[in-house]
Amino acid sequence: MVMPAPAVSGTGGAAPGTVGDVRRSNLALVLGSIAEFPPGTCPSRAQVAAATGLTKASVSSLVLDLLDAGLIREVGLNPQGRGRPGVGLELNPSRAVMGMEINVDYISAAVVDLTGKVLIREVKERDNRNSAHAPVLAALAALAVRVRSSAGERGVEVLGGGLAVPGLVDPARARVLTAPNLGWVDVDLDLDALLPEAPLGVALFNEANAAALAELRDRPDGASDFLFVSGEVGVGGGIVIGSELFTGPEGHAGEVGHIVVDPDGGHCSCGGTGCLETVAGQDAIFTAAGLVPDTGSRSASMSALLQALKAAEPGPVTAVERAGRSLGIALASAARVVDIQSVVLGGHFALLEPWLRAPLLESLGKYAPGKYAPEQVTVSAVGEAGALLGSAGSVIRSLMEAPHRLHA
Amino acid sequence: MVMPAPAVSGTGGAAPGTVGDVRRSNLALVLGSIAEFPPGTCPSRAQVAAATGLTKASVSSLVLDLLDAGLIREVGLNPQGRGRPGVGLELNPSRAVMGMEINVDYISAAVVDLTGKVLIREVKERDNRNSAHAPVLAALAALAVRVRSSAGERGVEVLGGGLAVPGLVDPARARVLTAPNLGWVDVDLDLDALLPEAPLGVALFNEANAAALAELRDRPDGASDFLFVSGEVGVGGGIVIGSELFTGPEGHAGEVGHIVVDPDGGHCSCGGTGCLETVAGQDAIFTAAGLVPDTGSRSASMSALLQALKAAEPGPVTAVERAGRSLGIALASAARVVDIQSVVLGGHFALLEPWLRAPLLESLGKYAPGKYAPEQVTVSAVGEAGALLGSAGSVIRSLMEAPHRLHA
DNA sequence: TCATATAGTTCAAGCAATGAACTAAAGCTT
DNA sequence: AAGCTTTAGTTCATTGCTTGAACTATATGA
Repeated sequence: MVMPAPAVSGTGGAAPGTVGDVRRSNLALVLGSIAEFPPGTCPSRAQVAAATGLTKASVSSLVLDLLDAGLIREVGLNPQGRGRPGVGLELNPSRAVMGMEINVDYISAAVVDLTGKVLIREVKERDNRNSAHAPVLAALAALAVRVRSSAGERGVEVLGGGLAVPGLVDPARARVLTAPNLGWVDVDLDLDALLPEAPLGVALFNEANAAALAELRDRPDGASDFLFVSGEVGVGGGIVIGSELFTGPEGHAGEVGHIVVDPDGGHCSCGGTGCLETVAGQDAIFTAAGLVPDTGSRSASMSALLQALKAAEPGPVTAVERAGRSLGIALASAARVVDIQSVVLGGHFALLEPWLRAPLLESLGKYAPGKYAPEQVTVSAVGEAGALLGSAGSVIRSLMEAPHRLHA
Repeated sequence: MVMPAPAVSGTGGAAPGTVGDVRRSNLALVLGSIAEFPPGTCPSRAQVAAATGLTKASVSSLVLDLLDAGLIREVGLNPQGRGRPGVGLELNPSRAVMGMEINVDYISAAVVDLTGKVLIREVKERDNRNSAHAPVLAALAALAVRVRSSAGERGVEVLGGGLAVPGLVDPARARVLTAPNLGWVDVDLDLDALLPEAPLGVALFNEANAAALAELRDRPDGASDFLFVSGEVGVGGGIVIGSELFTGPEGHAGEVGHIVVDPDGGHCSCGGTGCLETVAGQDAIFTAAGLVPDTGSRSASMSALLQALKAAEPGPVTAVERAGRSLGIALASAARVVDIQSVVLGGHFALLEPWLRAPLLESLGKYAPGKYAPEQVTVSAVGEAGALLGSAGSVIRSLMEAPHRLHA
């Protein structure tokens, strides 16, 4: 028997529902409906009413609130054929959100409008390895100020932002628990200092999770359930289920890099044994391939590896094949635990896919037959900027889901 | 930055919210509040108002609906000290739900009132191994009729039911996808025939998932996030996060039995290789222990094993230790994927816990250090009847969350 | 007996969605 | 060009919900 999902549901025992909640819910419904029309369509109020199931009267009133909040704007006319033309509605192009990222080799910031279009993007190289967090954040704040003001010059207001960090985070407390490659442990961040006065503040994300969310937005196949595997220095992951990031009770789900792939394997930086990361992390692949990992320039090491692979050098090829098989084992186990049937390869796994794919599929077939169809093992659609854009996208999405937070 | 959870939220783009949704939400809030008062307390309307944050006026009106629906009843007076005594409210003890289970060796049914108290429970031994499903269901239907009418004689009305089955299910389509030990593949069930005319119908559950839900209800530590591992002929599991069963996109999450624990291991009935089940399933342990698995009476085999363990016979001891270590590997991987930090051992794992515990903890420490504290590895609080009671409990819970389904 | 305190109900008010009636603005017909 | 048809959007009375204040009911304590 199927339980019908109520259109409006309580939080599960906490606060009483009021009629105001209905309005908030419908505000999000209308805004989401406008956003989901094909780009450039600019639906009329009547079309929104038809799409949402609300009456024209309700939509008119809700649209008024959204206009007041500056989230949408009216744009030209929209002839329907016979009758009176509708007034087009679209997301306000002068409202935006800032994505930010701190990574090992760089910091970056981007301004993304509500439709997801990247208006500005700046990357600043910076060696953050084992750097204290204060100067890194100061540099990022400076970058944010610059980017924000150049958005302001174009008439674009930044409403809020998201910051992606390569490590375990506690988003609720704005705290980085561990970021091994930055050398950070239990670092509290003053996020709001990055975007002073921004009405939505700044949210904190794990890098792989943010990248998974970016992937969700850009997927050509429109997949809403997948496991994103991010191959960086470490191996991270993000689980998307029902178009939502699945974070687990403490917010650290999807740590694919530390699934056990070889009980007799080597030690891992996490303290564990035989983790995927010890076989498929960048440094592990470099050393197994017989390359000296150039910690100063990882991208140089990576291009050396790719060249060696193209030259079919046996050492690198078998190293990558081994990584592929191990990745298959990890994904097989993950599939069983969270019941996911689709994988997106990101980071260096995307670059290595041509050599990785065959052993990976073979391994998946051996350890989890029938779980993943081969066409469900795909390469990331977003590039390096995944974490950057994903953190912005996530902030946009949470705004779309609760537009009343903007004064309305 | 923390996103405040709205008290009433939309479904995510589907139906518009109406004022009626607010009432439905608050109806559930009031009912839940009454249920969560300590047993025997019988709160007054005023106490419910205080607990929920609703006004006395609203609570009065909502309580009236719940009384009409027969979900609660007024009971005696409730002196508060000084002023006018309140009228006690409690869950209606004459409304109940039926839990049902089909397993390898038996079928069973139980009537459970809305507080979770078991009123009637009947187990009927029956060898369902490789039996066609029709006669099994006919026998269960007969059992259900008997139990239901004997509840009726006590004035108890059965509102709906849940059926737990040892296999992969598709609850939405009332379909058993595979139940290896029953020999069922893609079996469609006519669930409503089990409880004709019951207003809530009959829901379908996976056995381990249902047991996990029973565990949730009975946990002495009140844990709301844990992984329940059910050791039966197969090894199943149920993941509880935030007091909700986590089912994954297709409803089959928590298949802990098929996590890879030994890439070089043997074949599994699932088609995979080196699954936990091939080391820690009942038959695997029996054979590794040097005991002949008596497929006719698994409980006999189990008591033989327990005796051998008590006698410290080396074969059985090492077999169980090996199972414990493998279980540790699987749980380490699962912890990384879903970020869970607490494990409940059920089924034969509960019986074997004294011998299993040390190698399990050692293995967890080796493969996922810091993830599980030793006191977070506990033994199931519900016994064999977990799946039976869990399926009933889940139906009760879904009723509590949507009481408007009952005519109100 | 009366004051006080608490429980529960009644009722006017506010807010949200609704549906019907109405106004606005186009294309099409003759 | 005038009028008909069609569609967009607004206005307004109605309904349903929660709320808060006023009110009634019923206990304890002085």
